Amino acid sequence: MGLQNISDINQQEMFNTYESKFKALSDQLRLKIMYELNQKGQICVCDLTEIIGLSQSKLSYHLKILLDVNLIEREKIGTWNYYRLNEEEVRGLLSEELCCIFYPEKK
Amino acid sequence: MGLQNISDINQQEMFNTYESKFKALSDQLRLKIMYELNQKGQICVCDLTEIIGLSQSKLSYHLKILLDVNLIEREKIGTWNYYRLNEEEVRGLLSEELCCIFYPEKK
DNA sequence: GTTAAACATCAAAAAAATTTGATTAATAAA
DNA sequence: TTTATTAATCAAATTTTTTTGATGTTTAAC
Repeated sequence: MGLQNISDINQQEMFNTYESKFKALSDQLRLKIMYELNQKGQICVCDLTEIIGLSQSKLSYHLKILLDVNLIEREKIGTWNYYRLNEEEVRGLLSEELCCIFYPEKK
Repeated sequence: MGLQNISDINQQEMFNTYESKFKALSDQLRLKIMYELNQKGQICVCDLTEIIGLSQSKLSYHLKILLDVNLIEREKIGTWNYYRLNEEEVRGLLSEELCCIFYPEKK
């Protein structure tokens, strides 16, 4: 392909960014996580393992993937880690038709 | 996890569907394909190999992935296969912010 | 300070996706 | 009807992701 100029580099970067965001969404378990976070608003890892039925380390792995691309956020309270959707980010990525599945209705 | 009823099965199916659609979008080459189809409207495989700089078999592989999840459409004319975006499908999946990158502006 | 709970991280194994080069099928042109 | 072009498909090799089980870290309770 061969990059020619600044604009090509930015384009490359853009494709990179979206690739990783869509990659994060390209897994059933992670979609289920997004769905549950949307339903419940905020959940700690220990509750999520029960809700989704995943081992702790497996869940951590998938949460990290979503966290790394900024689709979810983490808040640490004591020994608990609470996760929630990054609404703005999700809204900027997904169509309104997916509202209420993977992100909340606008208030 | 254990499916309990019809609704769980539908949910499972829903996650499956979105998984494969996002999986189709989770690759730089395929995003570039979407982008170019959006720019040019309709392109045949032979032109696309030059535009994107991919081998023919590699391109066919990636086009099939997008075609299988209904994000693009194919029209056969003689020996040429023309591909174009499935606008409705893309619009139902992606946010309006991605308009003009991966799908056309509303006329 | 010991112990327990919550959770991230790591390394090895397993599974899935992608690339590569070759073959095949279909149409069109000579 | 042979030859060339377009493009799909296939099998093997490579690369990337995911899973698994173990270990490490932090905080809180005792």
